[in-house]
Amino acid sequence: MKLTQTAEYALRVMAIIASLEPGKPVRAMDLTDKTGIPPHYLSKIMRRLVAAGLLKSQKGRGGGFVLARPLSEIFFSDILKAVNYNTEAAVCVFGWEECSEENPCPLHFFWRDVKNYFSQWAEKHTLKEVKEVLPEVGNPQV
Amino acid sequence: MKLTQTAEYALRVMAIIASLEPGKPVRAMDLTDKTGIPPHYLSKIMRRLVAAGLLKSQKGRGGGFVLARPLSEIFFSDILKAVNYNTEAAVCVFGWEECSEENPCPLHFFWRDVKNYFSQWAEKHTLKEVKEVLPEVGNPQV
DNA sequence: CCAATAACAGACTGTCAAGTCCATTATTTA
DNA sequence: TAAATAATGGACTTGACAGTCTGTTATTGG
Repeated sequence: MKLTQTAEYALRVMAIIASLEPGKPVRAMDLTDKTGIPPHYLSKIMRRLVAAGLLKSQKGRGGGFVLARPLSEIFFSDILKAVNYNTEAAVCVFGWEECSEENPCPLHFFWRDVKNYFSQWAEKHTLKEVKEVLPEVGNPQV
Repeated sequence: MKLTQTAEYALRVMAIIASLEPGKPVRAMDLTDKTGIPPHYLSKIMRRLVAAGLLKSQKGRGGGFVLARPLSEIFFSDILKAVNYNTEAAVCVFGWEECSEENPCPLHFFWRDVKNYFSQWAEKHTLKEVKEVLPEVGNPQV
């Protein structure tokens, strides 16, 4: 069970931003330190998150990234979609064009369950919840 | 939500074998036709499934592959492990070495749920169930 | 015993995600 | 308005997975 590296990075960085003082711009450089994501690659991911409307960016001194909307309105699925990670439950393990409840591939009913769980998971949780859990979190190791 | 291509292929091919007459060897060539997996690549995957003890192989005329043990004893997790797909719920989204209930990363409790669901799913279902569902399945399209 | 069959083995190539790098643009402050 | 700061943009490189190819080994039937 794994995400793509990029999807994982996107979740990481958004979770970190959620934990910071709201409204205060964070620099990409600082996010690199906190997440361990390679700086230039992080930069690319940030652009995608901005393009997806999840973050706003501000150039120049004192600039950085801030959330574009309230924590409660940013779902994991939004973040995954921003980096093109498919949260939809559409793809067939057998590669069938038309795989459905009526015309299921041999693994349809099994795979459907996992896919559904995943997409519902992504569409249920928001960054607000992540922030709420945070005070209980210990110090991240370097 | 996706598997690696190789993991997907492995599930496919085992599901197909489960649906065939038990004990009668299937040739890789026929499996290629039924699954759409590129022949030479399928050959590699078959070797891994044999090496993992899920299949037995027989060379020469009349040879092919047969299941090495009863359908009810082949779990999805066995198949995924055979092609090195991690079904364990150990990996941390934040890349922390020590991420646990006691020292959780910001996404630990969220990610844990999906990971657990997935590994439990893989450890719960067997090829026997796949075969039982099969009669209800319509004709696979070419 | 020879020819056909079918799995085994692994080197090689292609492709795409991941990661690097460098130049450009926008903003702020001194 | 110059210098410093920070995001933007995209070309380029790397590496791992996917896929191809060519041969070898084992088994069976005639």
